[in-house]
Amino acid sequence: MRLLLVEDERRIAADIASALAAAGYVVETVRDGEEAWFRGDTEDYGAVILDLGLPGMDGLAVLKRWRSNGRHMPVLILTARASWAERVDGIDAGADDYLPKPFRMEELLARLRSIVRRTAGHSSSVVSAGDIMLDERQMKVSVRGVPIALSPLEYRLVAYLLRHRGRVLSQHELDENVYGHGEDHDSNALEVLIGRVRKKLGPDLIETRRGFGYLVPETPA
Amino acid sequence: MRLLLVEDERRIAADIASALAAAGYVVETVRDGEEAWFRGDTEDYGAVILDLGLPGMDGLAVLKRWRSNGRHMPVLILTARASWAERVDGIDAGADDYLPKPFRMEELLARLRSIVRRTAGHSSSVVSAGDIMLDERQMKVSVRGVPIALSPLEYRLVAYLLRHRGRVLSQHELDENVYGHGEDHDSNALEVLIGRVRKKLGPDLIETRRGFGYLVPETPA
DNA sequence: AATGACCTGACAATTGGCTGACATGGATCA
DNA sequence: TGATCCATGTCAGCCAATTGTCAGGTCATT
Repeated sequence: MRLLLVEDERRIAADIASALAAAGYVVETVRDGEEAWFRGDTEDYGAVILDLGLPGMDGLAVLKRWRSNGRHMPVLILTARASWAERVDGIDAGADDYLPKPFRMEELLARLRSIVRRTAGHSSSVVSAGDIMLDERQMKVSVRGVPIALSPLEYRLVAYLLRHRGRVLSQHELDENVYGHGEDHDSNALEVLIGRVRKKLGPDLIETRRGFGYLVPETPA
Repeated sequence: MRLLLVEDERRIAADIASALAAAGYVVETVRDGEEAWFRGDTEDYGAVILDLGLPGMDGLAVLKRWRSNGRHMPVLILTARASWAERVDGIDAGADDYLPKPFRMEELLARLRSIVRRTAGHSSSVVSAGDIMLDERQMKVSVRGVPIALSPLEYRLVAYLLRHRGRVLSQHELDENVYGHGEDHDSNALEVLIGRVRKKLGPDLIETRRGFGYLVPETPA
């Protein structure tokens, strides 16, 4: 699972990141509010760990802005300022949980598991484009009602494409979100993957924008 | 909304109860673990506020027993003992949130709102999927009316799967909820368990989603 | 027509999951 | 105490699905 860690103190960030990595998460770290907001708004993370004491935009403001933009990923707030008023603010701003510093890494992991577990399957769950329907809860894809079996990678690709339909997605962006890493550009794995998906779901779902990337057109209601 | 408040100190209990009442909840108060367990097991509450330091049965034990009996109401744990290890235990025992004493009433209310909001839309004691019926009160499973004996672990697995049918459940999530802990990932115990359950309940109940986990499909009414 | 971007089919290495057999350890009972 | 049973974990081998790679192809743009 891919996580966004928002923490400005390098040492703390590094500690947390390595613990999370050891627990099997893919972690991206950012250090200021602006950047955090942008990432959280444009990328898909399984959860966000958000420090409140940030340079740039304040953590709570970032969170509120995500929520009002319809971004519902689970958010765990982290802060040294442990006043009760702030905890209330955090929870009412849409945080899923709240962890005062200092804390044990075990507790961070437990709470993270907990919020991820809780929010699994709260996402709006069914997306469609053209003849294709994607049910994110069941991880099922169907074409005109006929269910189609997809491999894990194929599914991740389709899910990402459909969630961001109506936008041109660069190969780099897809690489990053389908595989966990940036790109190895001496491989055409992604192109092959696209091909496989087209073979299963039909050639019309994914349009190629030569030189730019791929596009799943928005279906007019 | 009807709440169960489990707290042995009369003054604290009275304070909380009146604050909750003022906020519009209907509150029932009990003072010891045994009684708490019995009430929580037989009555339906919108949420439970559970103190851990109890005479009679320990709060955590009460919670675990509820959960293993399939009682899913949201539970907010309350305790003076604020060690991190205990918080982890509480969350892993199935608590929805955790509030260390002392706290402000506002924070209690905020957290309560939060867990109630999150768990909206759960509960009922008989679940079915396909030919399988699970009665959580009696901890009984039957296939087309024929009761099937399951071992404790098998039961926990089936109960968790059925409660969350219609969603793909990762091996990690199952590990966490069937065994009490995160995983020893060099063991295929879960796979073996799945196999055993399939042998008893038939091969069609649990679908494998290679690379993602398992799914008990929702039965269309 | 040249260029570079993209597509495709084949192939092999790897992985993930299933199964049967066995080991362990606790409970029960004579 | 010892015999036995049951629940559960471990292990090794098996099989099939998955996926990266590569070697050409095709296509749009200049």
